[in-house]
Amino acid sequence: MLLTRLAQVSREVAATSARSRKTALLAELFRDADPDDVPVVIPYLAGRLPQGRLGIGWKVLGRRVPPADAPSLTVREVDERLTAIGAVSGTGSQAERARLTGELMGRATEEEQRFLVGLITGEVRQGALDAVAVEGLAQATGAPPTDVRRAVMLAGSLQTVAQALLAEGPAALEAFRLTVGRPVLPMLAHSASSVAEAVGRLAGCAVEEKLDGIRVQVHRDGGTVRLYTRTLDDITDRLPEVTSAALGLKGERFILDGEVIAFDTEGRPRSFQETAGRVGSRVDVATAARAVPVSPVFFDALSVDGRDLLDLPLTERHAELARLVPEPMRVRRTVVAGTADPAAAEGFLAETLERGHEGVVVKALDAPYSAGRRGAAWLKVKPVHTLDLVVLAAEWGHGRRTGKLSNLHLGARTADGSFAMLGKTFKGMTDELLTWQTGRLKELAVDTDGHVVTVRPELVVEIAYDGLQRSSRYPAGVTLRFARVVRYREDKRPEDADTVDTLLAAHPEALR
DNA sequence: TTCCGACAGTGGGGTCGCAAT
DNA sequence: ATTGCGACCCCACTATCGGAA
Repeated sequence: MLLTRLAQVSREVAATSARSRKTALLAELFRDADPDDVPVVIPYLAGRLPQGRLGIGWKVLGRRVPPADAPSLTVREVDERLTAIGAVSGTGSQAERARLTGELMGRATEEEQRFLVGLITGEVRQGALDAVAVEGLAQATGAPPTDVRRAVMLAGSLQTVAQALLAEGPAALEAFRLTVGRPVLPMLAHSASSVAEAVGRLAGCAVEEKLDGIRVQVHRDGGTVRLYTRTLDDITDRLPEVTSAALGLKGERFILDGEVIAFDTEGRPRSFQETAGRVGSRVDVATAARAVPVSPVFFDALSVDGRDLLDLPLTERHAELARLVPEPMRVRRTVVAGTADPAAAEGFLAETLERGHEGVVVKALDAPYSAGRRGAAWLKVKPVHTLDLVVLAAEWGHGRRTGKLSNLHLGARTADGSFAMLGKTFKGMTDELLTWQTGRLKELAVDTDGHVVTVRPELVVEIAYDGLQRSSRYPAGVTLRFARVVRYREDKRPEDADTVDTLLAAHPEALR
C-alpha cells in the first residue's frame, strides 16, 4: 500500500468531526490493507509509530526538505527506513539520523511530509487515535467492538490484536487472555472536587490513600518477576528491591497493581521529584538504589494463582490482595457504606494529608477492574490551592488554538515590587475566555519575538495548582505543579497579587 | 429531548541519558 | 564540563460526539 493513501485518509478523517464517519473511513482502509502491511497501517492510522521512539524530534523535522512531485513511497518502505533511523547510535548518530530523515522526506510529497511529521512527533491531529482505530478495526472485521477493545487492553497493544484479527477473524480474540508476564493497560481514575461528592456518587466505596509516586504493575511467575509502568514500559532492571519484595510474597503466580515510592527514615513520603528521579535512573542502578530506595505499595490484584480477577468486584479482588500482601505493603484504606456519613471519609483524607500523601482515591466496591479505561468507578480527590498572579506574557497557541494567545506566563510579586515568573499554564480556559484574553493581552502587549508576546504586568488571574516543586528554571527556585486558570480578576490590581514570600510560607514542606 | 461517558487535543515541569559543543 | 534534545514520568481541563436515560 502506498503512503499517499494513508495521508489522504488521515486528511479526510481530520476534516470531519463526526466520529462515525472517522470510524467508517478507517474501516474502509483497514479492509483494503494487505495482511503484510497491517502491522504498519493500523498503528499509523492510530497516529503512532510501531517503533515507538526514534530519537528524532522537532529540531530535525523542522528543517524544510523539498517535497517529491509524485507519490512513490510504500508504507513498508517507510517502516523499514524509520526502523533504520531508530537503530542508528553512537558518535555522529544525530547527524546520521538527520541525514536519513531528510532523505525520507525528500521522497515524500507535501501531504505525505505533513503526515510523517505528525506521526513522528505524535501529533497527527486527526481527531482519531487508538479508540477510533479500535472501532474501525471492529467494523472492518465484523468483530464486536467490546471484544476488540478488551483484547487490546489485555494485549496492551492495538497492533498485535489487529494482526491476529485480520489474519484469523473474530475467533482470534479468544487468544487474548490475561497472562502473567504480559502487561495490561492499568485502570485510571477521574477527579472529584471533594470526598463528599465522590462518596455521594458511589454507593458503597473504599477510600484509599493516594501516593505521589510511579504506578507499577508487578508480574510474578515463580522465580521470575517483571515490573511495568503505566504505559507498559518494562522497568524491572531499575528496581531490584521491588523485585525482591515481590519474591518475598507468599504466592507463586500473580499480577498486582500499585505504586512505587521513596520514603524517608521516618516513613514519610519523599518528594515526587526524588521518586521519579530514582525510577528514571537506568545506568548506575546500584548507586541510585542506595541513595533513594523505593518501596512498592499495592492496592489491587488482577490475577492470583492462575485465576483472572479482572471481572470480580473490588471487594473480592481486595480480599485476594490482603491474603497475599502483608498490611505494610498495602495502601491504607477505609470502607464507607453507601448510607454512611461522609465525615468518616473526610477524616481519612485529613489523616492521609497529615501523613504527607497526595490525597485519596474513592473506589466503588462493586466495580470490576476496567483495564485501560478512565472509569467513573475510581475518583481521586486532592486538595486544590489558589493564588492571584499577574500575567507577564503569553504564547500563541497551536492547532485549534492557532491565532489565540494561549499559554500564559505567570508572575508573583517580589519584595522589591517586581514580578518573579513561577511557571506557565494553558489550562482551564473556555473558547470564549481564550478569545477574550487574546484581545485583552494584545492591548497590553509591549514586545514580541513572534511566539511570545510580552505584556504590561497589569492583568490579575486566579490560578489553581496542586502544590510547589523545586525548580532550576524559575527565579524563585520553585514552580507551580499543574497550574490552571480559574478566572480573571479584573477587580484586582497587580499590587493586590500574591507574593513569592507568602507562597513559600504556605508550602514549607516543598523546601525541606 | 436532555444528559453524560469517553475521547481527543492542548500543552505544563522535572529528570535522565546521550550526543554535540 | 556544560548544553541541547528526546523520551517518559507525573498531570488538568474543555469541546465534542453519540449513546443512554
